[in-house]
Amino acid sequence: MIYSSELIKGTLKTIVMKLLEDNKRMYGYEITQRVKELTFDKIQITEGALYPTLHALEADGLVTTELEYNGKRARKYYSLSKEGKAKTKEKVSELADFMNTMKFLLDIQTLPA
Amino acid sequence: MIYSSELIKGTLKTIVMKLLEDNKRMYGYEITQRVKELTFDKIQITEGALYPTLHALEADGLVTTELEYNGKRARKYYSLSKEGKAKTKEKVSELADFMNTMKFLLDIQTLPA
DNA sequence: GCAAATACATAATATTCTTATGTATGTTTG
DNA sequence: CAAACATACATAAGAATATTATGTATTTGC
Repeated sequence: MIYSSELIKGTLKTIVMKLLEDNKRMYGYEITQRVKELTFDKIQITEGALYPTLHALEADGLVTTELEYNGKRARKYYSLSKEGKAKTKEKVSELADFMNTMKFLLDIQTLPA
Repeated sequence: MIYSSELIKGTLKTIVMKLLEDNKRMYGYEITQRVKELTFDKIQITEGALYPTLHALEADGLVTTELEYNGKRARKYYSLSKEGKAKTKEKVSELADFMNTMKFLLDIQTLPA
């Protein structure tokens, strides 16, 4: 089962930022694979969604980038800026709050923490 | 605090359907007020978002409508069709699953059920 | 050596929301 | 009693963000 794409909308940026918070630095393709792995294939981030998102984070000064070569193969590593770290905490906290509200609204049982 | 609008994206349809499941029939304006009330003003559905959503549900055969007059004031009541009821269960269940995945992915603590 | 995986990127399109606008009725309050 | 506010519907222009398709190039596995 893969979640219908509309559910991902609005959470992609937060997912990416949280991964960067946990892993210090990651490159794009790595992010898609990590999310796939961590969600048992239920969330599959497409490249057409990810790269524009990463570029937007960079344009907003929330991440910095370093281009590195592994042989001839280029990898663009992303790291949270100071501002990005603060923003990540905000975003994750807002999402947690939102999820509690949705639980209440939809009378949903989630797994215990 | 009002949630940044991007969070609502993708969940609006499910929220509306769940409310209709719980309340048998509701009209548009009532839905906006009920959501506002149930979420302590944190989620405010705009009319520009709600009405197109309701029309889409109707076009998909998931709801039926009845136009009623309260004096000269028209109200359009929405009810889930049989197909809509089944779809609502699917949607709510998928969202619950998604929220568990997000909890895990973001290492979020939600309130106990 | 060919297919699949890795790794980046962008463009056209679709979806779905915000913001703005429009119409009209009913209620409250100074 | 007029004005402001609330109720109630609706649509259109624009913004944001995803999908799908496409492109380029390198590396790995069989």
